[in-house]
Amino acid sequence: MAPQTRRTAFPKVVIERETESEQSSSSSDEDDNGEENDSEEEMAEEKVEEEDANEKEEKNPKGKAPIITISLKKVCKVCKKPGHEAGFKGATYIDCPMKPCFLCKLPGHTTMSCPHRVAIEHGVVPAPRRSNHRPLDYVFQRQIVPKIPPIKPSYVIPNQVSCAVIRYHSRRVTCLEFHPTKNNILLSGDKSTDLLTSFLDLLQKKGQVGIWDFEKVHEKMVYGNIHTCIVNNMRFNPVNDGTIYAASSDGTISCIDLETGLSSSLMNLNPNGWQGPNSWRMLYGMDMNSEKRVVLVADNFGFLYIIHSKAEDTETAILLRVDTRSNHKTGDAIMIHKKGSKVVGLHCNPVHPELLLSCGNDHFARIWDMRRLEAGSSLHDLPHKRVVNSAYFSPTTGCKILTTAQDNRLRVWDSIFGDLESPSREIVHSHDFNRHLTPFRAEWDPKDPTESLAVVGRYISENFNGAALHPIDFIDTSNGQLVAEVMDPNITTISPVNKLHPRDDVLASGSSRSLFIWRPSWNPEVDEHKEERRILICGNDEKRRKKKSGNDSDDDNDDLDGGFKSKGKKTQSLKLKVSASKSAPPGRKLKR
DNA sequence: AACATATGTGGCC
DNA sequence: TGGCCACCCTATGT
Repeated sequence: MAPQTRRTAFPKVVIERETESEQSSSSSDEDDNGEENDSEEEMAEEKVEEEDANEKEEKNPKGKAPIITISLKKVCKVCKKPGHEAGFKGATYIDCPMKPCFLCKLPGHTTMSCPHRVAIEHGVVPAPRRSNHRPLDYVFQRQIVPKIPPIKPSYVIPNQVSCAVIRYHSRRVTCLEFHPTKNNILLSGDKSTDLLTSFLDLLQKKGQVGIWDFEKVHEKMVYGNIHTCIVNNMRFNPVNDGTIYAASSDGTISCIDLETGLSSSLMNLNPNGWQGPNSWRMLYGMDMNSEKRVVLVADNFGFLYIIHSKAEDTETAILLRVDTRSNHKTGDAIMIHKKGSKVVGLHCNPVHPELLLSCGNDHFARIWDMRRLEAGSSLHDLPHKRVVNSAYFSPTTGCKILTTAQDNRLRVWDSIFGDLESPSREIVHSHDFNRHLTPFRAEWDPKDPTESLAVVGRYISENFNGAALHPIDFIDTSNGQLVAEVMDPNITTISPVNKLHPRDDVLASGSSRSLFIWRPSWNPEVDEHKEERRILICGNDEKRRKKKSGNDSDDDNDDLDGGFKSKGKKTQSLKLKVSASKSAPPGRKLKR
């Protein structure tokens, strides 16, 4: 296209096109030089980019027409270079070819052509075959391996949204926890704000705790005044399941009565309030060790705190209460990760109460002996290439370890009594860090007797019948196979937080502000009680919906349920995708 | 529909 | 150590 000219009263407009050679008119774009623009020309659409008109106008002497250059060159929004574009083409995301693969982080290819791309058996780096004959390996092979069922049962995948609370939390969900005895109760924590830039923030922003009976969708409660900051972790009190402990970035552990919402502070690491970001302590990883009657919690400076129970506490009272005299003392803290680095996860071994697993931003997961907890005394250090988001012992035997790291790899160690030099497997999986998302954490299925199945949300989307959906992946950690990827066309958001029910075939997932409960689609219980499947929209949207349609029935459930299903047939046809070979057909339910 | 914006943090120098 | 900055698949509100 030739440059278009107007009368002198108007700026001169120059339109730059991809096909044109270097333009003389553009004086300011250093970044727009035509080095690479001859590489790919097949793109159909072109981006329009406007130059800074004001600048041009100022430069031009009065009377002469200013020049506005409109560049129609394709510019990649990722690398800012012309010649190609990254971004969504329909529901498929096109990687920037100048960057390493978004999935496996290796250069030379893009996500679309990545050999690890959620293909069966891809992504797995098997452990090198070892020929050591250490006694523990021998014991492991003789005593533990024979107890593992040789034939893997079919997994039951909760793959259909059974009910949901939409816009339940005011900000993104950070953690989920099922009630230890009441099957229908789900707890959720959220963030209101992470960064404290002033004390005012501290006063205004709240971390919330939600309690939801997902069999009775309306029975829900959000307590908003417990924490002044993001709730990072929650655990039920092992001797009184009417109370929970929550660790927060406000530096406190609260003990919350679920009935009343009243809370008391177990520990406060910021007793003097906001003194600036360098001294503000935040609590992330937390776990209970009921055998030793302690709460373990770790902060953003690499330190572990152990809160002992008082001997005189009875079982009916709050079991674990910090001694106020020892409270606030950093002398009680044990440095378990690199000084100044965040400890993001703690997990007590379910079988061996003396074993503790920690993970943090120093790229390590570490195994500790509770009887000898001091800086540098870890039993094992498990190195990772990047930050470790989570590390969990396997739920039944406590023998395996599963970690999620920010290098887009899940790592599995098959036996903590075996060789821990290198992970038994590395599974490439998309769960990148993003500042707007709660970090992804792969979690074991507590019901899998083989301790193989894990659930983890996926970052990169899948083009599923034209919709870009972010599935929740079920991965067989024994071989890296993708057992199932579940998604719903109505859920277009990423679900970084997922929890499998300890007893039922139920998956809870948290995506931004909403919670979803998934059940197996073929489960007769669900199918027989279809009327119980409910989607509840909370907050503003509920009001907005009511405003919109004046003839709404009083029954919120019907209305909202209908609203969710309004995409009708699409929902049916898109319902979800489960790898056919592995999904459990009716009647082949795994016996547990 | 097109935007503005919130505001974390790992990595690197 | 501190400071700077990129950050690619956000989500929401206006």
